[in-house]
Amino acid sequence: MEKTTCCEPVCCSPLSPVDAESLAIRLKALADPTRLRLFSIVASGEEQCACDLTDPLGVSQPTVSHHLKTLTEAGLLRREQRGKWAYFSVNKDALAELSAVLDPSVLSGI
Amino acid sequence: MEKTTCCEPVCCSPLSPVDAESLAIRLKALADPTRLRLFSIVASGEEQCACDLTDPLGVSQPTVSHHLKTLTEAGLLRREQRGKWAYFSVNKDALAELSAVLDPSVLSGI
DNA sequence: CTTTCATATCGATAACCGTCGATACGAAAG
DNA sequence: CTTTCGTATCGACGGTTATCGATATGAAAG
Repeated sequence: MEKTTCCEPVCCSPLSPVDAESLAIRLKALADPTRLRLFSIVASGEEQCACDLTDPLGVSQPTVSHHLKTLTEAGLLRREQRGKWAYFSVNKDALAELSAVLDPSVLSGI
Repeated sequence: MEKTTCCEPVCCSPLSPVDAESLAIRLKALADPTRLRLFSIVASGEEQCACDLTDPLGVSQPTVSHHLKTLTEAGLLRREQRGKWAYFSVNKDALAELSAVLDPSVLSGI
């Protein structure tokens, strides 16, 4: 049976080195100002073409492509190719999982 | 009136460069395997003495001290000195804020 | 005062990362 | 086939960072 989350909430018990490594990869993917803006732009719409993401960010096309790859490999974005265009959308499950892992409401006294 | 969160959820609207920068600082503080394990150890107890954190992590004392400083400066940990010992505890509000910013449940269709 | 011990800081090193221009790839259009 | 255009990859450069040993700081103990 599949696990529905990557690991226990960070508040419950010490993370194993393996869980910490995989969680860090996903957090690292978001822990950059340019990638955060890129991600939030994609998340704000239904689906975004890569061609529309260079201008609002003010970085070069290779840089956008690089960041999109990082976010996609971390599982936070989904990529779909249509013709010569690449469309990206948010993987809500992965984001919800990340949010849940950080949720401190499981701690006593909150 | 004070804002209760640093910024809008990443799913709602494009982050401003300033908001992205400040959010990235806090995410970056957690986006390291060693710091994640360190943080989860502190979060698992009521309060942790720095002297008890070196052994379970398997890194040197200066490295632990460095990571504790990073997490504290990001607002995720609180530090209290008692005698020659330093005690650390989780700032639940900061963690809850981080969790809320990533929460995708505001998106339609979830 | 001197010693001991917990913690922080310093300086160095190696690895990692964000960014770019140049270029390759691949699909549609002419 | 050739051109055009969107995207990905490459190679390089500069800045950041995780880690360590050595050392400084500062507080309690002797």
